[in-house]
Amino acid sequence: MINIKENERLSIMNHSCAHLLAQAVKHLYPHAMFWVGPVIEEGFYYDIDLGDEVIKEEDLERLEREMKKISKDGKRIVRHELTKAEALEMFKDDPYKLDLINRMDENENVISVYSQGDFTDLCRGPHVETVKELKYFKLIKFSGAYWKGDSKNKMLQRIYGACFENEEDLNNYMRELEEAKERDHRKIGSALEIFMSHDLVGKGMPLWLPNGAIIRKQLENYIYKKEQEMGYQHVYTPCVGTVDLYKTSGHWDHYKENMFPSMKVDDEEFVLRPMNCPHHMLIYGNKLHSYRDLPIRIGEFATDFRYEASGAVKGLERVRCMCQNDAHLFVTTEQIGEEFKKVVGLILDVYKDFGIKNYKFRLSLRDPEDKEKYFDDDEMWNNAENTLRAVLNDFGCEYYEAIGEAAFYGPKLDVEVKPAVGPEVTLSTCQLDFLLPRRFELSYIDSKGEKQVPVVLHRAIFGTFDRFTAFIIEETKGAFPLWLAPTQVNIIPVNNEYHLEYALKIKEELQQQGYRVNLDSRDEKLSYRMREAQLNKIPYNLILGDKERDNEQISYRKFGSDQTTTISKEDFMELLNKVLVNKEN
RNA sequence: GCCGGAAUAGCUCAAUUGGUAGAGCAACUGACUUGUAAUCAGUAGGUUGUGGGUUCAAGUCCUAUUUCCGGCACCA
Repeated sequence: MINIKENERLSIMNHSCAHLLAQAVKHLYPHAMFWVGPVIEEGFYYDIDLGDEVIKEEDLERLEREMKKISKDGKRIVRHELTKAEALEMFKDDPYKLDLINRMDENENVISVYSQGDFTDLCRGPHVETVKELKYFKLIKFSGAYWKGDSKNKMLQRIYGACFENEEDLNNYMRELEEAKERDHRKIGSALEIFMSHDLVGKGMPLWLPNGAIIRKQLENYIYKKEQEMGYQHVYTPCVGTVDLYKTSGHWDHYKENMFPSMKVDDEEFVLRPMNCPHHMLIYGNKLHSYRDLPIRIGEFATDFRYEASGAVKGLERVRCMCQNDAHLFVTTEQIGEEFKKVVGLILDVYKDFGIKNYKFRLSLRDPEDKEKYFDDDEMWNNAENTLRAVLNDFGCEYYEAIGEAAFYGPKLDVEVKPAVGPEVTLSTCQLDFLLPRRFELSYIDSKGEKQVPVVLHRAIFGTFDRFTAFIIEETKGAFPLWLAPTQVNIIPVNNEYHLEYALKIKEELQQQGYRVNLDSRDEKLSYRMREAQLNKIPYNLILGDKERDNEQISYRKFGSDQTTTISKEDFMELLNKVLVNKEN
């Protein structure tokens, strides 16, 4: 999908289109006041204060018609430059523009406004020459949006749109939006019976159906093996803990709003755990450790509960009950770099196996000015942040730094991906933690026989199995590679009377090899059964008739191909095994 | 949580200004015995998300609530 913001010409057009929208809004809502109208990857938006009025679906069409009218009229877009004082005077009745002007850098001695016909807006520009150039645009959606992105502020009306150079580009863009909806894991997840939800269970609590459970089990087996090879020790711990446990960890103070309310049982108070760190800290503290033991890596596929905001919940991507691919790595300060490197290496390795290419590394650092949010130890922060940078540079990973996005206990690396619909989400994460080991009074004995506090790396490669599955569904559009596919092989005997016996034999042999096989011996036409298998995106379909039975052969059709290949049974088994171990489709 | 929208058969959707809830697919039964994306016929399937209200009459109007959808805010 095209990134409008990164295209200079389209950026200018889309920003000008935002002004065109604002002008149309002003015509239809004379009392409207405007905040900002930036260009984004998907086009543009404008945040507007309409007083008590709200935008409705039909208003988009009215606005679009008005925009077309203004465009046709073809006024020039003219730039004027003002001093700050002049600008303050010009917009003296507009609190939003005054806010913008007052926040402008004192050194910025020229303030520009752009006029087109009866409409003038504060703006840096640049813009297109005349509104006539804006012909191929579409208003796409609308919503409320907090002023300055702060939920304590008033909610403004936001209108999204996109503008292109010609009709074809616009149509392509609209088609891509439709196609993205088809890729949505919620749609595919339901169609392929991967997961469901039910009002009686509750929101954000998906139920994994048999097909989904197979995929998840494959993911578990896969990452378990990787982690074991890297020296992880896996544990099982309860989904509940006492409130005191979370008071000890500090989560009760910092994370309570995101937890389900506590429950009293006898004289104790319990919570559903939102994360597993406290439990793993206790496991580490269960015995005395030597520096020779470190790093100690404790892993768990752990179910957690978070009271996510009701508006945030989404399919398998954002849930209230999730299973983390979690691990806590206990290291010495000197080992941070080495261990972090292993985590990044694992992430890269896993993404390669899944063919994931579109992702971004985000290095979240502290804001050194913010002494309140971040615990105060400049040296530790600086060392840690430089270590993380160095590792990423060693790998040659591209990454961007997000100042002030670190957790209060340490810097972190996140891997972000873009779902079919909606904003980017974090998949993998690796977070440094200097604080938690202290709170649990954890230690190891160093070479001089003295007690030292270990550093903890929290890391989750898949993030959660839930979100990772959602992402894989969208990446593959439900056509999973063989090793993940819920049903790997579908067998269609041409005729039940003559070919069922052979089909059963093949089914049994495949099952003995460990394959997940479906035999479709329904009394339906072959084409009917083939159609259904294609809709279910089953990787391999076997057609077994006279020819195959008489020669101990297999005719197979691979998903995504309309070719049928006939080979010996043994060759097919070999082929299948090769595809499986190479994690191919 | 906030702003908007939606909820009708397992699924996708119909139902004039309030006036007897329908269709296709799926399911089931039977016939057909099938060579690569839909064989034919029949049967069954619903207190229109839930609770109140208005009305002679509510899928349709009002109200509360739940869930879902698009964003915002928050986040794995």
